[in-house]
Amino acid sequence: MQTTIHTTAPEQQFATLIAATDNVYTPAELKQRLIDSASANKPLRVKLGMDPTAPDLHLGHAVVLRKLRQFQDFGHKAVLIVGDFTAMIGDPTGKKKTRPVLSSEQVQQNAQTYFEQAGKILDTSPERLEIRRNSEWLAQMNFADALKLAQQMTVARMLERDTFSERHKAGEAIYIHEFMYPLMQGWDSVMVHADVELGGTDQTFNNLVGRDLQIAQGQKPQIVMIMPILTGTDGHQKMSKSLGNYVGVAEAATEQFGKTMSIPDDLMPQWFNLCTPLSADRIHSLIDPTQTHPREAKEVLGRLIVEQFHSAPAAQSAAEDFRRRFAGGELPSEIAQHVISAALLKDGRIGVLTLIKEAGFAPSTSEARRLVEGGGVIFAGRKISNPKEQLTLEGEPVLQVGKRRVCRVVMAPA
RNA sequence: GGGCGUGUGCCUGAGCGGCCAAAAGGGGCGGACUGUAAAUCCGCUGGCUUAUGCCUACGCAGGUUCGAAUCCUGCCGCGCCCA
Repeated sequence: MQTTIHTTAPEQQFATLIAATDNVYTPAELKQRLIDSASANKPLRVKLGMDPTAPDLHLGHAVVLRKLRQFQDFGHKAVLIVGDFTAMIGDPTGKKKTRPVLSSEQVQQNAQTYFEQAGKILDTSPERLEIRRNSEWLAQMNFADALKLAQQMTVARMLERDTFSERHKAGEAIYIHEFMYPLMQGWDSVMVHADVELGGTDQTFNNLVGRDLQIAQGQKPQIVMIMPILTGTDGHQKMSKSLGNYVGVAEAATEQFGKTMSIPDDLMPQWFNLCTPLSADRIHSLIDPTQTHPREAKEVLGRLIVEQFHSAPAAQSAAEDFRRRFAGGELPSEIAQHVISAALLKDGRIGVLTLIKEAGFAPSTSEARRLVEGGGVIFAGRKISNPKEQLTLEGEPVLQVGKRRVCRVVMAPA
């Protein structure tokens, strides 16, 4: 069904779409393209590439996906590119290690996970979402085709790119095939006839190459919209899975809320801007400490985030749970159970260290020992400070390790 | 292809042939204080059911030594210079 209705005026679309972007090449083109789209009643094709090596999405990915969703809501079409072919090379951006080649099944599986999670944000109806794999066209190309593509680019131009120039200056190795990456990604834009491409700041160069290639092919150059990089929960580095400073879109509500509450206050303006739909005015009053206590503001932030991936009631109860737990010092309302096999007991008792390790709260006995010695372990309401202590498991006692790790210990009948 | 240099724990970065599980900083974890914020302070930061014990670790493989992260040889990776 091709009934795409632009009920929103192009000017209004433009105002919404341009908000919270880092850069747009160029705003004037975007505006014109929106006008043209409306008058021709032809939705724009908005491209976003996905890397099938990292399927777990977090708030950082959500920033770009939310922008894509805005386009969809105005009637435009999202075109997701699964970079199954490019994944074999790996984006040179900041990566040191070469990536392992993924099997086709692996790509399929990762893409599946990605779509499940992205579906929390995107409109997944077929008329609003198109999914393509870039092996579809890239795998067909022969060496001559590749050379032809390479002729579109100069070394000087390539070295303009930050990551390349930095590495070049620093005397690090740059492999020739890495130069092909932006070209391949740009070629994707040609093949799907993208009107707009979205990306994070690290994608600026790649996406701009797409423009050049499209021009060379006689297409209208895509508008490149660059979204800011979201800072992670540590408040310093960009959010990423490998740095462990992320809030995952598939995580439990209480986790998402708790992690949000732990971010530095300074980070709130950015998160409000990039992760919530609030207006600039509203945000302003929330982050002004004379108007709103920072903790209150952060709670609003946390709830707005949780709502997007779960529900308003879930957000509500996550917030309440959090208050009870950390302001009130109570145990969480729901405690995961951990079943201990009776075989681990000796004379009806089990060593603290073993228990901590069994519960998955420490990767090794030594680590468990450190936690006990550091005073971070509470069992059945009593602090355990002797690593040799033997515990009995009567009445399903609660084990707490640090502030966040809690479980109820249940004994399985032998 | 040749010459020189370099390779240490999560990261940066010290390291005299024994006192090195390896300085220091960062990060991380735990504790105090709090708002699971910031700042500050304290402790921990390879593994092993704590053991003046054992095992694994200083790119890889050998060698010299009573003893090597430290010396030698070869290999591998990276860099620079020359061709």
